[in-house]
Amino acid sequence: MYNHLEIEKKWQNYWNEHNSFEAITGSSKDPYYILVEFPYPSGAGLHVGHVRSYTAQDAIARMMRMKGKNVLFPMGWDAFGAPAEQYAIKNHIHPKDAVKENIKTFKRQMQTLGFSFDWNREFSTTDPEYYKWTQWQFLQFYKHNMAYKATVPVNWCPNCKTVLSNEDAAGGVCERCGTQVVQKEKSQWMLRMSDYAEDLLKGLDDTNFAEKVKLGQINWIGKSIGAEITFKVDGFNESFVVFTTRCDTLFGATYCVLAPEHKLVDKITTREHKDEVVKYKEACKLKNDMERTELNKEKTGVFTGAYAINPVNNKKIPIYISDYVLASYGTGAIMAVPAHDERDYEFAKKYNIPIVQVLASDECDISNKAYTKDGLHINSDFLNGLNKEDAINKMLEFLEKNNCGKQQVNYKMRDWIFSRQRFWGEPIPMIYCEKCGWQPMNEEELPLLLPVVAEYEPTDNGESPLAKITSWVNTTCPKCGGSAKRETDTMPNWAGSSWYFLRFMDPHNTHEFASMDAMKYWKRVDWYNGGMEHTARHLLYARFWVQFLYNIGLVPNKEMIWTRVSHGMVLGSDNQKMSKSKGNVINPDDIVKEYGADTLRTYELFMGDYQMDCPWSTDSLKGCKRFIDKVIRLKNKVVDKEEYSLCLENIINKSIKKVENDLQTISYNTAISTLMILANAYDDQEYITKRDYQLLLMLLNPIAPHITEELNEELGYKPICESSWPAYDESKIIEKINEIVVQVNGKIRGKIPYDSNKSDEELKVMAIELENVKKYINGKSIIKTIVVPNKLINIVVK
RNA sequence: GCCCAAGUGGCGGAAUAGGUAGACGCACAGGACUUAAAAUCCUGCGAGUGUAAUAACUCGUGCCGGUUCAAGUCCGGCCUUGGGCACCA
Repeated sequence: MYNHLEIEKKWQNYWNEHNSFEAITGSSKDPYYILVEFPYPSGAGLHVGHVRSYTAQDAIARMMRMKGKNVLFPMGWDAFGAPAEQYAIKNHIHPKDAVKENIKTFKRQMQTLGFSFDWNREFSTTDPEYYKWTQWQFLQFYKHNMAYKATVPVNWCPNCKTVLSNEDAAGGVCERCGTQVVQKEKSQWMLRMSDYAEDLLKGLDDTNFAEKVKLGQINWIGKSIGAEITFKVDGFNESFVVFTTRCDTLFGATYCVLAPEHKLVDKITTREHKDEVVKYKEACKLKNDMERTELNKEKTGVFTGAYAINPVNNKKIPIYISDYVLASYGTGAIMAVPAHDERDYEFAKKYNIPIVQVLASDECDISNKAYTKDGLHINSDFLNGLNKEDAINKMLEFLEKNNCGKQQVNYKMRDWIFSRQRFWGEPIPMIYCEKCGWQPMNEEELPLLLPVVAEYEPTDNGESPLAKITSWVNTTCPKCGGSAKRETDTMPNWAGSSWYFLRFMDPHNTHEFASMDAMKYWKRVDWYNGGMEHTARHLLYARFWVQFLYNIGLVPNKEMIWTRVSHGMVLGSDNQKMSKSKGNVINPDDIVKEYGADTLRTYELFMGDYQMDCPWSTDSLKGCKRFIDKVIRLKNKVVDKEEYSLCLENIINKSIKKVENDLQTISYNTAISTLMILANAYDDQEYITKRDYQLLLMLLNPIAPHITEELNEELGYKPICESSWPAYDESKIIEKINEIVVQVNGKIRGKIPYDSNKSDEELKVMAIELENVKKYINGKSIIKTIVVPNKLINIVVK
C-alpha cells in the first residue's frame, strides 16, 4: 500500500536536497521563464484557485526542464496592502508580523503540493532589500519628470477615517462599514502614464498576448481620433477648445458645455448668472464620482450668460456648464449636437435649446429622441450630400484653413495616481522643504524604511498614519540641510508588482534592481499566467513601468512579457464564488491530507477548460484518485523488458505527441484524458513492459510528480526530473482506418470496410450495393457522389 | 448603453482545416467477487419510434433564418447567462 503523504514528503525532500529546480543564470541551456502571478498572502491561506494555476504552470515547467530548457519558475509575495494593515490594526500586531505568519502558511501549503519553484529566488515586496529598488525606481520617474504632484479628489470614509479605492467605495458607500463616502481633495503623487498611451498601444504588437487580453488593454487605453475646435466667446477676448469625434456635425452644434471645473467659467459668467453658477459648482463638489456618473440620472446644468461663436457659420450659441461633461477627459468642454447625441438631446429638450438636424435619417420623428444612425449630411452648407468620412475630412480642411481647429487624438487612460494614505506600503522617498520645495532623497540612503512603532491606526484627517510619527517625518532637506518633512503617503499595491518579474531574474543583487546581463540572459517572461481581473490594470502598469525603464536604458526590451494566459476561477460546488459566508470553501490542506497532492493536482487540471470558470466537485476529484490508483495497480502487469510492446506502439507514440501538444496549448484536461485512455489501453493487456510503464509515468509526471517518481524509482530508473522527455516516432502514429462511412444526402446509411487497394470508383460501387443504401437510392437518380479520402462517401440523390 | 466570453446528455466537459456529435471522467442502474462493506471488474446510460432481442428509423449542440453534398463548427438576425467598462463627446 502506498501512503501518499509519505511518498510526497520523500520526493519533496529529494528535490529540495538536490536543488532540482534551481535556475542558473548564464547557463548554456536555452532559457525559459515561466511566471505565475505571485499571491497576496492573505490570512485565509491558499485557495484551490491558486492551486489550479500553479499546477498548470508547474506542469509546463516540469515538461520544459525535461525537454532540456533552463527553466526559471519563481515564486514570491505581493504582501503590501490594505487587508494586512486592517488585520494588524484589529489584532494589534505589526503588519510585518502578520505578513510573516501568512507567508509561512502559504509557503508550507505550496510545498505540500510539490510545485517546482526555485525557492532560492523567493522574496516579498515588503522586504527592504526589494522595496529599496521600488523606491529607487520611483526616484528615476521623478528625475525624468515622470512624477509630479497634483490635487485630486479621493473617496473618503468619515467613519473609518480612511481613503478608499474606487473598488472599496463601490456604490458610494464604504465597503467595510457602509457609511456614505464623501469626496476630499488631496495632493497626490502622479505618474505621467498618459504620455505612454500610444507606446503602450503599439507595444502590443511585440507581445503574444491572447486576443482578448490585448482587447482589454486597448479598451483601457481608449484611443479615439477626432478634432479639436476652438470657439471664441462673444464679447470677451477669450476662447475655449472642445474635443469631438464628429467635427462633421458642427453645423448642428446649437450650444456648448463646459465642465463645472473649467478654468474659463468664472471669467465668462455674466453678473445675472453668477449666483446660479456658483451654487451649481458647489453642488457638484459635494457629489462623488458615483453620483456624478450614475446611470439614468437626469441632466442638470446652468447657463453662464455667455455665448460662443460657431466658427463654421458665426452663429451665437449659448454656453452652459453641466456635470455631464467631465473635466478630466478631452478638453473639459464640448460642442453639443442635440439632434444626433442622446445626452445633448436630453439636455437641449430640458432647457429648450434649438435642435438642428444635420444628418438625413429614415427615422420619422425627432421630437422623441436623437438620431444616432449616420445618414448623408443636410443643413450643412459645403458638407451637404457627403457621407461621414468625406464630411469629416472636408471639415478638418476647413478648420485648419481658418485656423480654428485640427485633428486630435484622445485617450481615456489617465495619469496614474500613485499616492496612498496608508501605513503598509512603500514610503515615497521624497522630502518637502519650505525653502527648496519637493526634493528627492539621496539614492544612497535608500531604502527608506517603514518605522517600527506600535501605532499605525489612521489619522482623523486623512493623512497617512505615518504623519503622526514625528520622529520619522522630521528630517533635513537634502539640498539646503535645513529642517524638512518626509512625504507620509505610501505607494499603491500595484507598484511592487509592476517590476517583480525583473527582480526574479537577479533577486540577490545588492547594487542594481537587476543586472543588465541577467536580464539579457533571461530575455523576457515567456509565459505569464494570471487572473482575468488583472489583465487590464496590472498588466498595463507593468508594461508602462518596463517601457519607462527601457527608455532610460535600464532594461533590454521594451516589452518584457511575451505570452499572457488567464485562468478561469474555481467556483464552489454551488457554482458560486467561494466565500466563507456561503460556506462553500474548499481548503487544499484537507484535500491533500485525504486524497493526496497528486490527486488534487490532477483534478484541478482535469476539471474543465483551464481558461473557464468551473465548479468544484468532490465526486469528480474521487474519479481522479481512481485514475492514480489504476496507474499504481498497473505495476502488477509489468514484465522486465526494455522496449515498448509492439501492440502498444501506436497509442504510445500518439499519446506522447498529444500530451506534449496539449500541455503547450493550455489544454490540460484533454492531456489528462489522453493519459486515462493510455492507462485503459495498458489495463486491457495481459502484461506491459517496463518501458511501457515508465513512459506513462513520464507523461504523467508533470501533472502528478510524486507518485510517478516513486513508481519510476521502483522500476530501477533514475529520477524523472533528471530524465529527458520521451520522443515520439511520427511513422508509428499513422492511424489505422477500419471503415468508411456511407451517407445518402448527408445522412449515414451504412459503412463499408476500408481497403487501401480500392479506387474511389470501386468504393462507390461497394457503397451503392449496401442493402440499406439501396433503400434510399431506389427510384431516384444519383446526381453526384462525394468521396472524402479515408473517411466517407456521400451519395447525393434526387 | 458599449465591449468581451460562453450556451452541447442528469453533471464537468470532448470534437486540429465544415466530414460518424457526446471522447475522458462523474453520477445513476444492473451484474460479478465478498459472510458483509469498501475496493475492484463487467454491462448499460441523449430523447423517442420500433423489435422477442437485433436491425432500422425520427429528432437532437440556446432560438430563427441562410450558405453547403455535408454545419456544434461558416454567415445574418435574435434570446439568455457571466465578466469588464460606463455621461469618454
